Amino acid sequence: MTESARSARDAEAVSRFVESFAAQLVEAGMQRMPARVFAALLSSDEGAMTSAELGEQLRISPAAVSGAVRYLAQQHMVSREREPGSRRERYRVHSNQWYEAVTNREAVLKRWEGALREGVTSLGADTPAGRRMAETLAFFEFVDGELAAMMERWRARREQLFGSTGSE
Amino acid sequence: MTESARSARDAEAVSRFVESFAAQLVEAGMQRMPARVFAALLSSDEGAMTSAELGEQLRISPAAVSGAVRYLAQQHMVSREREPGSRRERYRVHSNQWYEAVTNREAVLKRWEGALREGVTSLGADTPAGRRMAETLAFFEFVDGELAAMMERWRARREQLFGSTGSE
DNA sequence: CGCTCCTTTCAGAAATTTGTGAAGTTAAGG
DNA sequence: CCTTAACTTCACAAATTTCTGAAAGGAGCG
Repeated sequence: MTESARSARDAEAVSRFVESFAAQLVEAGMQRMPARVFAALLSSDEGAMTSAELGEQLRISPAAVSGAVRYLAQQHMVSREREPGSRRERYRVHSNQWYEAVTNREAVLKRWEGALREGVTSLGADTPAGRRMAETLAFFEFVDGELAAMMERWRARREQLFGSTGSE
Repeated sequence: MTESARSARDAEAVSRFVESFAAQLVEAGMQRMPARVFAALLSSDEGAMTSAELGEQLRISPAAVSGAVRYLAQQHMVSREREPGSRRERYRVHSNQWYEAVTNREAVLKRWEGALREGVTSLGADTPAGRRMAETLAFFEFVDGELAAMMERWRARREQLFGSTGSE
């Protein structure tokens, strides 16, 4: 193994990981470009890349990067940084922040709950269908509360495992 | 309100619920037809419908019903029943079983964990990127265990709220 | 101010996904 | 066995989504 092969990141190994992890995310329902961009950021040593770097690694246009990053930022999975004294932007995964975002399906759950509540009243709370929906609703309300508690426990465990870096 | 309007299920109210709940599921990443079929089953008094009933309510072809049901069955969100002495099939939501299936992302999590594990070794456990992935991996392993415990607590709570029907 | 570098927006081409009709398959019931 | 009722598969048309190149926008720097 040559000096450069030891010190440089093996671009091909990185790319293999990026594409295979992205494929898993896609299979779980994520759009392709956001998934690839996210995987690339996750596997970068900095945890951050510029638009140009992303475009080069993934072989996609600046427009595609822009769209993917907008989506990821809306989901709070990455944040945007401005390099001081430059119009270049960097996109960053905050290593703990991102799965907090993934886990925080609060908005989704609330909408489901809303639809179910309407279903219960419009079909009648005393009908079999109404009762089934009421039970489903109770389940989601339960999950709501449990998720928050679970993330609290994770933070404690994380500190125990890796030591706290607070905001990293 | 006429007699028939009081006793018959209000087809339009049912349809409104079905389409709005399905829309939420679609927004969360589910395919359209499976989402609509699932919502229709959920809002039926029996908790079960035949292929023909589904086709009529949703205005879709038998082929579309077939595809949607196959998907839902694979996900263990519905089960198929054979009406004795008939070649007609009924598709049923087991009201507690289905969200156990939704919550059971074990297969998905395991695949994510596999990809991450490979990433850690191929990028090097001693690199910043490797450490980030190792932490993410630890998070998913943690979630794995938590979900099982959460569902256990739900079963207890469910019984407390609704009384046990065992297998319904 | 104006130049230049970077990002975003937009219209359209290309690829993918979706749902249908029609043919094919299976099994109940005479 | 043969008929017939039901579900499934398949090829294709339509609709939708995705990604790009090109043009527009905006922020730093001289």
